[in-house]
Amino acid sequence: MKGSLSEEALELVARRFSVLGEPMRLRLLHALMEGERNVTALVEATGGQQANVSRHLQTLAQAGFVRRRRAGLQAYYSIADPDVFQLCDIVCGGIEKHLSSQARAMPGAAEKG
Amino acid sequence: MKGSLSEEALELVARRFSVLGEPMRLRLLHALMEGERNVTALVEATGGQQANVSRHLQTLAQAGFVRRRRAGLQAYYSIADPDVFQLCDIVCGGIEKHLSSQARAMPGAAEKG
DNA sequence: TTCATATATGCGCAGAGAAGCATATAATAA
DNA sequence: TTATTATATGCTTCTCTGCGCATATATGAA
Repeated sequence: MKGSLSEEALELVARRFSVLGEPMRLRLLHALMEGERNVTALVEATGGQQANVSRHLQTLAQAGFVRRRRAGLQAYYSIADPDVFQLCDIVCGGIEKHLSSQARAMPGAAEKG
Repeated sequence: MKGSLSEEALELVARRFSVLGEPMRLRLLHALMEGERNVTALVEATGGQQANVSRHLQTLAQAGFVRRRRAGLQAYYSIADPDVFQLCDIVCGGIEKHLSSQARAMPGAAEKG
């Protein structure tokens, strides 16, 4: 973590963060917290379109966050890297801190759009 | 962490991740690991353009990752949320795991573009 | 083989955001 | 006041990526 950070490593890290930077993908990971699910189940759980869900799942799989298992007609996805939960916990905690400090900075503006 | 995740919360989390999903911003955070720096120093440390660096710093500040302090003509930035180090550590660890599993999956293809 | 179902992918459009350039603002000095 | 330095911001261009639609692929049944 210290010293020089190669450009390549930097882009890998950035890529990994930006994969997590999409609401639909977070929704998919959230749905997968309860366990392995096939695409149809994830479509229902997230309310997304099948094509979209499929593509996001591939993005997550390429980043190594989820894994894929074929079983007959279905493709079952599951969390491959439990670190995502830890990452989300940290970010959620940070949001709470951030929001509360913003609320302190501008009291009464909590219901702003 | 379980149950319903509001759309709003989801977008906040996603936004936070995607702020970290830019190489230049990671470079800035890395430069700030050693301590508070002004914009000029960060421009030199990252090799970016002044306007660009300034904008990225604002993005980081809006997300609450860094804080800004005016001192005369200079603006000094510093890490406001130490969690970013933890986040980067986790992601870096995940990359190592991911890369080594990829290396196992396709041996001899490490030098691919 | 043909048909049905589950999943993946090609394509086009539209929005987001990053970089570069010029310029505006902020703060200090003379 | 003007000049100078440090930082921020318009504005344009360009690339990336998400979505929607249609279609292709894969697996299994008949």
